[in-house]
Amino acid sequence: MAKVEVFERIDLRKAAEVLSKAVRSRRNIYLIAKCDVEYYGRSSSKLEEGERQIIIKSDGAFLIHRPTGHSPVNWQPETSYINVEFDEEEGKVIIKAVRSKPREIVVVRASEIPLIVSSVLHDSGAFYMYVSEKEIRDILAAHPTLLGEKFVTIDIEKKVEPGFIDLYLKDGKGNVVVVEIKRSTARVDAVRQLKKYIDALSKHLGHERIRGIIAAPSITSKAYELLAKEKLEFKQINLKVITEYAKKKTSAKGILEFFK
Amino acid sequence: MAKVEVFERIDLRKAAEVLSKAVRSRRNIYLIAKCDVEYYGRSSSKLEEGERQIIIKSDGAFLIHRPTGHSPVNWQPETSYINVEFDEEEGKVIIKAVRSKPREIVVVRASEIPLIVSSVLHDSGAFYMYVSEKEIRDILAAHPTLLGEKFVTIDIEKKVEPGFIDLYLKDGKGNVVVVEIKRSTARVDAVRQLKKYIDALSKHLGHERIRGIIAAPSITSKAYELLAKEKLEFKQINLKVITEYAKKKTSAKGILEFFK
DNA sequence: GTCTACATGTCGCTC
DNA sequence: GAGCGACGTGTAGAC
Repeated sequence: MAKVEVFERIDLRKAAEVLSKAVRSRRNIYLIAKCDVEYYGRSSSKLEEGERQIIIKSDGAFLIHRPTGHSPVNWQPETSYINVEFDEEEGKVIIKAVRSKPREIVVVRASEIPLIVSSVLHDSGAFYMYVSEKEIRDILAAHPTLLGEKFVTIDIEKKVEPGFIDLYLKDGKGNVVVVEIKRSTARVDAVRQLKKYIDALSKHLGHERIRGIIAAPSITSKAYELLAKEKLEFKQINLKVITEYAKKKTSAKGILEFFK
Repeated sequence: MAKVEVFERIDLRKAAEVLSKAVRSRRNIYLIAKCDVEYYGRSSSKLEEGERQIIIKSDGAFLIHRPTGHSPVNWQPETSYINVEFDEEEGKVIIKAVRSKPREIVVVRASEIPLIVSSVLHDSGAFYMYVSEKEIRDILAAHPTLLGEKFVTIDIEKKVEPGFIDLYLKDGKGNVVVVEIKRSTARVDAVRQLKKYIDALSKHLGHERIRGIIAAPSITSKAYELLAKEKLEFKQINLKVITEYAKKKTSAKGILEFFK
């Protein structure tokens, strides 16, 4: 069970003590603070006073969230140290989160801290991400017929001049097939990417016919127009089907990892 | 003053009520929950049970944070709706955060909720993001009239005995001008720094008049006092204007790179 | 609404 | 450590 300590309506001097101790003992900290924030580093910023939520994680990750918006207004991905102290002159709690590389610092000056939550959280639960582009690629490589033809896989992540071809196949007639995979709706940049690989490859292969395929769950109309113009093809892939294969593969992978 | 309500050690049925009400009334919510999480959308993921921190913001932003790491393990940048209910069968609190475009859903199933914080936060503080001091210096060097007079740039980062002068200008009357740039509020040490450069420079230039300027978005009263005493000047720079020039510079650079 | 380029991007890989 | 590409990238601006 999570150990949770709550500090409400404590004075700022005490708040600085509590925070300092919690940081040193690597607790997970959540606080509500009326504060201003300054950031110096690769860029710099100044946030004027207001009420915010601040999270300091056990590994030093530091996040300042405004009442709206998905992303933190200021943050520090990893900190070399976090210092908390009560500034007698200003009568404020100063939190400094310093990162050494790149050299960056976030300074919070809090005039009110109505709440501090200090907790020890136990979290060993595994996180599985399904059907990443890489997984789709591996599954299509193992089962190229999922693309709707009697394809045979020749190579994965084949290096060509400008980058890597996701899948390099041959079709039933022996034609070379270049496949560009997108996990979500394919856009014009995906088509350009595919074209780029084919152009590069054609320099090596000469007059051999090269088919180009975008494999994605869907494609934008603009992208399809360009695709048709370039005489390239679109093969729709079913993510649910892929996910099924992914799950099978995940369990298999788990077993492999167990034995290695 | 922020309105903060804390709910500790309440049973799950009550927790669902509290959360549901807090979501409807658009509070800022922080909770600690032992939960598992599933995500379906552009990709899909499964996070097995563990103790996490969850933030639900007043605009529907939804974040699930593990005890370590800068980025949330699951999230929803904006939600079309968030539903909280107590599942009688499982005896768990189910939180569903749904986003319509792209169609995505995050489902949290909580078996323990040791803490809920519901708050109303007032935050109207402006957020300023500005360029690095180096960029400000380069822009002011290219456009010295931004300092409000017919200045002409003579040198950048001019070496003098104790260090480097940010900007070395001449004014309309041919006077030498030393500029010390600060990207945020100039303090007394900035004035001392400027004075130091001028003193060093005056040894070389003799009796020639040397003007000293602090160029910063703002200056502390203490610093301004010292500045006046030393007969130095403060020129306020507008970071928004500088930022605009920074953007133009970026595009210009892009063109240069194209031609090189 | 879609496309495009930028970000204190971050993250994870190879070299 | 630097370089490069992917990301459930998010975000802002142009068309």
